[in-house]
Amino acid sequence: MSKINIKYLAKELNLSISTVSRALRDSHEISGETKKRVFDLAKRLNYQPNSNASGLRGQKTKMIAVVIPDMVNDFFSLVISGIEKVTQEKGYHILLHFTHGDHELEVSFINTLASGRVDGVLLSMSSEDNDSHHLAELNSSGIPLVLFDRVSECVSNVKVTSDNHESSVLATHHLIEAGCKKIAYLQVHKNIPVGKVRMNGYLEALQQYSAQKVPLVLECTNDNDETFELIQKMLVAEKPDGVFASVEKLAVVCYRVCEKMRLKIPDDIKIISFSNLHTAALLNPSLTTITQPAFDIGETAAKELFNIINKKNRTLAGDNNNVVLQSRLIKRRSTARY
Amino acid sequence: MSKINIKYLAKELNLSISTVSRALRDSHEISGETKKRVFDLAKRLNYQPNSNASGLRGQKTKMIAVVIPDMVNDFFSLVISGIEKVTQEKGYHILLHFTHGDHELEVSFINTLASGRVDGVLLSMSSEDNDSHHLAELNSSGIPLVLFDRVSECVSNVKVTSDNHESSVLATHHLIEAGCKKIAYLQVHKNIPVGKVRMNGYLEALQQYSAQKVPLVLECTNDNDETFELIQKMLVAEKPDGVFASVEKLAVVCYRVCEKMRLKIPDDIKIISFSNLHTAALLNPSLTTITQPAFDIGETAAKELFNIINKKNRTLAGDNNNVVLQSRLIKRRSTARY
DNA sequence: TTTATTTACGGAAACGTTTGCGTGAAAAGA
DNA sequence: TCTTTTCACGCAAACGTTTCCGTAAATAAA
Repeated sequence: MSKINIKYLAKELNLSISTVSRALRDSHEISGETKKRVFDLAKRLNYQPNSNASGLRGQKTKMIAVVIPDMVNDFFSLVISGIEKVTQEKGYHILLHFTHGDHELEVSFINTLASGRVDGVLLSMSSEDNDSHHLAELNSSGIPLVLFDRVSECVSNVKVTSDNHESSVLATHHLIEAGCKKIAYLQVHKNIPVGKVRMNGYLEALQQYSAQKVPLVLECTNDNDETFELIQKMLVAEKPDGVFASVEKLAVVCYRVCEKMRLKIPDDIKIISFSNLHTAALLNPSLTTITQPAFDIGETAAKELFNIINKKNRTLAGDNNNVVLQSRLIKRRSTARY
Repeated sequence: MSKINIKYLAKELNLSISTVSRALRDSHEISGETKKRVFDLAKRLNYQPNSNASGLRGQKTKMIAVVIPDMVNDFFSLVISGIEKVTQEKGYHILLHFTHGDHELEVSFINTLASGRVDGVLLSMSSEDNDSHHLAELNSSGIPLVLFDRVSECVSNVKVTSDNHESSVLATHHLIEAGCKKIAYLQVHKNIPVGKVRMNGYLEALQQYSAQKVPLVLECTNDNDETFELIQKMLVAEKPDGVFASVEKLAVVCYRVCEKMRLKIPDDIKIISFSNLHTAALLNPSLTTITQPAFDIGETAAKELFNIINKKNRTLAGDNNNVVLQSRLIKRRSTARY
């Protein structure tokens, strides 16, 4: 066992525990000479402060929790990379937790965090949104919380999102301009704000720009095989000439369905999707995407969180506590005119 | 601030602190009636034990560290998902850390961990391998360590890997069977075992199955643009008819180069790659891959770690402490015969 | 010179748990 | 009835820090 603690250093140097502690924290109360002795020995013995002890005493754990649904798509991987860039700079660590879209898991984990395990929380919510009671409780525990992407309307915390509504309008408009007369919308997460907002963008764009009077919305599930069947049935029954996938994996499944049904993309059907797939350009055909600034979202959310942790209340967000970042529409072959 | 601690519960119930603590841990020393009173109040007040305090006292943090190079490919995302499945079951949490292939970062982080921040460590090493001194130190600190994928030969810890050598031979053989007369090998990480092992597989397969007497190895870098140039120059100069990418991202870059050079895959050149890309089947053309059991690797490594943490020394590994899982060669169009 | 201030350090409490030990009362055994 | 065991609980120490306080000595101000 590693027995090199402050007490040991103190004994070794004929100093008191408090002096060593202060020296290590570079306190002005300690003479330069003493500090140097302490630093040197600490380095020589590879002293590492016990984080539980300092966390217990000082309420500073040097850790933030990142709570996300899962990591099945490239979006969250990029977000985490962005978060990590910031935590790395700040000397912080990431406590990672997946909710798997299970609201109960989210609640129980958030509750766990309220006990002071971390200095702050970054959260992208699970599917259900009606109940944000646990977030209120976390807030009242005094632990800073920043939401990103899948946010809740019920709390007033800082939120970092992307311009889902405009992007969704833009995407739908792009399909219409490409000649689509009947556009299907593949949806999942209809209960969380981001899901609603994206669909509203689709609906509005139809009303505004298209002759298509009746929207075509397909509710998909979290099970890929099931979704495959659903999409196939829909394509057979409705024969849309455009598909707007609200999340990446639906586009992937849709590609598979089209392959099976021998539908030519983009000749028979055009596809656009919200996606951070880094292979989008290499797909067959290359996939037109609305690409969220995932890395930026993570980086921004982390910075906002540290602003709160460090009590600099200057936030990038305005009074409404919202930071909205721009997505990009990247046109590729899957929506080419012919 | 959340002030609901054991002391508060004790006062509220007219019990001593120790009794409450024991009741919460379901000790046999406490009567059923008292336990119930404690449980009920704890639940009602949403009591959450302070992890720093219990970590400090009992040396149990309910956290394991996962140290990986980064998350730019699907492999590590899947590994983490596998790990998370196990930690979820065990009620553990994941402390995530990226080394970005920087050996110094790895060392300093591992050192940090030696102070008891976590109950165990899962590590996939950064590029440099000559120095595993920090691992020895971690071992001597008594914190269980399991290595996976990018392992070191210098330590005797449990290691979970996949059959890189056989897979590499198989991949090369597959290209040869597909008719390739001149196969290039795209490599990075030449300093870590997994890199060496994979290349040896390529070299051996050439000797054994091919008329190609001189291997064609291209050293790539971590910078994609640089790698793009390198590959392009190599393709122009050497005109290979087959490419074996030792890691996923090299295959992706190679696809881009071929697109730019208007080389037809698989007609002009065939490509195979180690990869966990879930869109491999949808690429243009679909990419033949050696797919590692990434999720299994994560799951297995985590299970091995918990075996050690819980002192059940029954390991899946044999005496040599190695668990080797099978990869799969998935044949797709990028290596089709014509 | 005397007094006030600063400097540099030590003592000890506190953070919230866990756990070895002690103990009175009840139950069991003699 | 008396002794022994079991039961159910309380006391207090310990984990490694941080920090409030106190205090000698050194320095500055009077």
